[in-house]
Amino acid sequence: MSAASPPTGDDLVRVLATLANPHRLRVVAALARERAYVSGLARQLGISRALLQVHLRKLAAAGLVTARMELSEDGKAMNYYEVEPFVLTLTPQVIAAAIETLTVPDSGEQPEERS
Amino acid sequence: MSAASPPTGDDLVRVLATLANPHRLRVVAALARERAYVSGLARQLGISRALLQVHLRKLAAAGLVTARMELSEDGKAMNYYEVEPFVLTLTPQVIAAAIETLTVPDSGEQPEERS
DNA sequence: CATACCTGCTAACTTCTGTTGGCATGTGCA
DNA sequence: TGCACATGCCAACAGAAGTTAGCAGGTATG
Repeated sequence: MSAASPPTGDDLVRVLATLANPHRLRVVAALARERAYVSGLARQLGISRALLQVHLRKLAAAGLVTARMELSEDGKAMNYYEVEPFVLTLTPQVIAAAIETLTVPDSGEQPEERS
Repeated sequence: MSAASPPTGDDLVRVLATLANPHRLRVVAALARERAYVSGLARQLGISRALLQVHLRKLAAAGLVTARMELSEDGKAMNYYEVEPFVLTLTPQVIAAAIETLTVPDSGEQPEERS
């Protein structure tokens, strides 16, 4: 499900917050080249599994990557991750449009009330 | 200075981190419609000046908005902000490309060393 | 049976970020 | 002179995010 058209404001924030992290960007980049399982990916990126797992979890929560459990030839459980081919275009206008679907208690931002 | 082509990885992270915030998105949205000065914008958004100033500072640091000091008719110093017409397209490939210009001490991510 | 590989979870610490409130400064007008 | 509105900065607290270390479970091989 590519996000060619930016979804709700909340989703936008979530996706941006998710991508705004060096480790997660590296993960996305790595998975963009080739899918991988957590332990292997952790080794490849030089970070701990626990840490990677947290990041993968966030990426998955934002819908940027997906996980698939598989059994290797020797019977080991491998959790393979792969990127979701998303496309997100950011411009002031796009943001302005997304704003209207932002869930935040605000006092003084009513669309029809102007100064 | 529109960022049609994603700059360094560090810049990417900075921009994403900056935009990953409801308040800042609102600010960008507001400025996209019309430029504004801090006090007025704070009133319009329903947040404190101090808070808005912090966010504006971050947005400016990321190059997403610019400030221009002006004098109103009655001699008051008004600091007007306006959006920078940026265009940022995010895809796994774009990210993969940006990764290579990421400043992070990593052990095991040398471009030429593979598994 | 020990070792090596895979998976997952949680508690706890540390660091960063957001947010508030107060203070200082300046101008114009009643 | 006192009020209103503009600017800015800084200290301090609260909460979220990143990170580590340890535990527990699984299968295959020497």
